[in-house]
Amino acid sequence: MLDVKFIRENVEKCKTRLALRGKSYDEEIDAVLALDQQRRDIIGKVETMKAEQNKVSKSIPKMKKAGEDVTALLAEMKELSQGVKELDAQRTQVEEQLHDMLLTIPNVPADQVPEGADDTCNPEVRRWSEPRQFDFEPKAHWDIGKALSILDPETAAKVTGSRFHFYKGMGARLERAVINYFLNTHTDNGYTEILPPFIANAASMTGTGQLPKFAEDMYHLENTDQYLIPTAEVPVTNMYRDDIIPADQLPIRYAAYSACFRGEAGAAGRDARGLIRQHQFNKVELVNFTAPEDSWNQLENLTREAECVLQGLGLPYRVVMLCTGDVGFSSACTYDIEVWMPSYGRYVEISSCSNFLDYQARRANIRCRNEKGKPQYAHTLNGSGVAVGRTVAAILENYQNADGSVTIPEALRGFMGTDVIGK
RNA sequence: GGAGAAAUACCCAAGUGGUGAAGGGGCUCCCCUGCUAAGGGAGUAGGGCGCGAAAGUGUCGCGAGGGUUCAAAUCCCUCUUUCUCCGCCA
Repeated sequence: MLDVKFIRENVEKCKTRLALRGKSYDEEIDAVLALDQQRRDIIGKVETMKAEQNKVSKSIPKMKKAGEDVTALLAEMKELSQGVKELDAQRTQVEEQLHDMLLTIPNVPADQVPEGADDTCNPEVRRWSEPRQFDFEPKAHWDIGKALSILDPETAAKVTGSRFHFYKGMGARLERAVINYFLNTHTDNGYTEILPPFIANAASMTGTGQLPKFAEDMYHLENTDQYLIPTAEVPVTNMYRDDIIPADQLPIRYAAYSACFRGEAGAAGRDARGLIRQHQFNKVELVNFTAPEDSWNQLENLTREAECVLQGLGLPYRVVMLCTGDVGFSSACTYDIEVWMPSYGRYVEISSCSNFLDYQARRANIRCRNEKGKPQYAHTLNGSGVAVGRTVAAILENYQNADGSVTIPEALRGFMGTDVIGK
């Protein structure tokens, strides 16, 4: 969430930049300012009363010992105590309202984020390699998967429901090979591997921004305050919730494999076939914790490191910067990496690399220390490194052969034990 | 899942309603001792929030959240985590 002090000191900037997300937040900002003023007024009053209370409380045992009559004083104190209680209750209420209001306000897009209404306005930053020219009619990965008997959505529909897959034989192995290749590459680049829980509680979901606004996208476990994670970002970022990270540990760079679970509410009909949009998918996520002054630099590193695994697999991609209308709720700035998908005839998102600045850190209370040893909010970043199912789809499509077989990218052959998937 | 016990600072730990939350270890600094060991002395509760230009000052912090009381580490309730035992399980 945003810092109330920052909002107070940058009212106009907050309003104008937030409005570029496609919806005005003027009302929310004004409500925050009013609640903040109320809160500070109450605190001023109640703390003066508490100081009086403390002073008198200390003198009561002395007076008793001296044999003085304290009944009148006690009655007076009872009244004071009542007043304190009322103001404390008011304060709690105002602070809750303020907090809830702040949680509904998204991050302010960073200055370099271009204005734009939606994803058609995202400027391309760079491109790597060229889409392959096929001398035959290329098939979509769902057709390849079916022909090779390595992907089976029909059985998954019976066993579970729509938007699930069984992977079989070399298909399952390919998914596993990609996970291993990603993790090995990132750990070689200095990341620490994490295997997190795939379930997280409501406090964690709130810390990273999934709650309260996006509850309908998640799988809630009945009769608990726990949810299936939509990304490893949630458990990994929350590892440091309510912590102060020692300065010499920064930057912390974690690479975490997890299954991800998403309700995909509102996605009916989109990407209905294949591996692109599933309720459960695998992803390797990169999560960075940095000192505030280092986060922009780390965003560039993080993006390059995510790109690096696509280069290793020889998959053509491009990088775009999300415009103000498309950048995610908690993010100040996001690069999307899009891989070439022949069946779509265009680039398809396979990774999203974001700098949240202190937005998540404030929500989750993640701090570090500055040079003077004073605690301050850390900056958090994360990026897919990268989505595994979409990578498998891209490999099947980009590496398919005229005879229906699929060549295995060189980087995966050690994991696959073969250089081709055929019939 | 059931029963019991516990949670106080970097660590150990005292504290069953009342003026600044004991004590010890460790750590830092100083003294003494040609080095070392031993000894002596001093310091060692962080963090949030409010007011203030600042110095400062107030307030809240004894696992978390409520409650009782003029006053709570202490009494009551709920929750979390850890340990022991039992059950179940990979």
